[in-house]
Amino acid sequence: MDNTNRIIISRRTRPAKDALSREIIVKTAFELLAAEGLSGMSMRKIAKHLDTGASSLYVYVKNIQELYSYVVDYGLRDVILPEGRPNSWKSELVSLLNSYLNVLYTSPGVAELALTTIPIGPYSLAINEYILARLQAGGAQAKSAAWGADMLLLYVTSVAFEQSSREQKGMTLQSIRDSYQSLDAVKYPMLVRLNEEMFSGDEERFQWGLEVILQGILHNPK
Amino acid sequence: MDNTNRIIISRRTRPAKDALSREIIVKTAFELLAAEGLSGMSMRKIAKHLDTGASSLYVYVKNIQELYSYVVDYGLRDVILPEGRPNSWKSELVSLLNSYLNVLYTSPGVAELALTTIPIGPYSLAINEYILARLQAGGAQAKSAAWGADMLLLYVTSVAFEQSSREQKGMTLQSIRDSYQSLDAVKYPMLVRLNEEMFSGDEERFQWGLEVILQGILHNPK
DNA sequence: ACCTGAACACCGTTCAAGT
DNA sequence: ACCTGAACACCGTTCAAGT
Repeated sequence: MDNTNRIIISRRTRPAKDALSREIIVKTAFELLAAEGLSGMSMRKIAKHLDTGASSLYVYVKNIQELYSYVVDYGLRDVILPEGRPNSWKSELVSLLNSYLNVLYTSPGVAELALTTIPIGPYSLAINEYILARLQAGGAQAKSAAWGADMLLLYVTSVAFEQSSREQKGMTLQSIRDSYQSLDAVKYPMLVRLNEEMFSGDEERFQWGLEVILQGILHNPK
Repeated sequence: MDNTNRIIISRRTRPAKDALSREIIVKTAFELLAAEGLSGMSMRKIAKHLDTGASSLYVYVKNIQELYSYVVDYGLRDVILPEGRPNSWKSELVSLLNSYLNVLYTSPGVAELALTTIPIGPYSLAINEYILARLQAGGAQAKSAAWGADMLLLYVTSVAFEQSSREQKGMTLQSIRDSYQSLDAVKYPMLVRLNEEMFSGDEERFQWGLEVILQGILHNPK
């Protein structure tokens, strides 16, 4: 179709509204994410909630990836950083990581974004900084602290993400467990025998995982 | 628009082709995934490669989520399971996990799917089974083995995923590092001081991570 | 500077019709 | 049983036009 010289007339049906802001966009996006998951947080849906069109958002945000990174950070604003006394580094670190997990659990979807987005916002940075300081207080050397902080965050985030992606797809733990239970015991003896253990724990399992990584960090100086 | 009683006439322009198969669909999907990443693997693009329409695929696959789970498993077919001698459980386990990482590195995108898909295909099961058996050979009790296998897989998968999602978004390690380097040293002293360590290693770092988890598992019996 | 509506190039999935 | 094309209900992003 050749419409090089078609005549375009005004398509406006209402006057322009008050200016938006990045803040209000991020807040709206986060609320949609928390309420409806990642698919509820599209540019078009955010815009609709703000009573505007999707194209209006591009003044405040380069693209949806950039918006994601703002939203993750906004989602981490409630993570609690304990006071920071040097002699209780471990309990404080564990308590921070529990708070982080809690925040991700209460707004699943943030976990997914946290996993796919490089954290450069202020809240993410503060959490990272805090972990590094606690590990150093616990005696970890530079490399162990740096690599260990990464491992701890990766662990917590992926635990939260696994859970959220499971419930998002409507898979119950029981249904997955059932499919493992019905496996051929000759081909997969361990999977059948350890079926119960593989799906046990939760709270307890997460604490154990933290312990595993922390012990491992301190026993493997770098 | 009310088109309850519109007349539909034939829309066919060519005769039906030979039957597809789930195998050929999964193979084609995997090739697109390996070559172009997750966004290259849409139902429509797979169909186009098979010279048909997207709707034809739904005879062999319930929805795209189900296809994902087949594709992940297909992508894991080249992971090498070492022989399995009881006295070298650790080196064999490490070697399997390296092979797993390698496979994910050579077809990024599989890592993303592996993280978001419950693994129930034969290759995934065989890998899981193998890890459980090696951990047990190394002296881990039932719960430690079950939870530890999960941790190891989660670790390797998320390491691969982080890398693939980074390069997919065109972020170089250097650019991320630069943004950390320019942080306020008063607010984030550790992040600035440990800048080098946080982005160092790779191969070495991954091996260290495996060691951390393995040590942690054996030191935290459950 | 920023809001607006249309347009472009995509998605996954369903369904009546045809073989 | 399974292929086909159209349709539905979505996407992210760009752009000319308007204020």
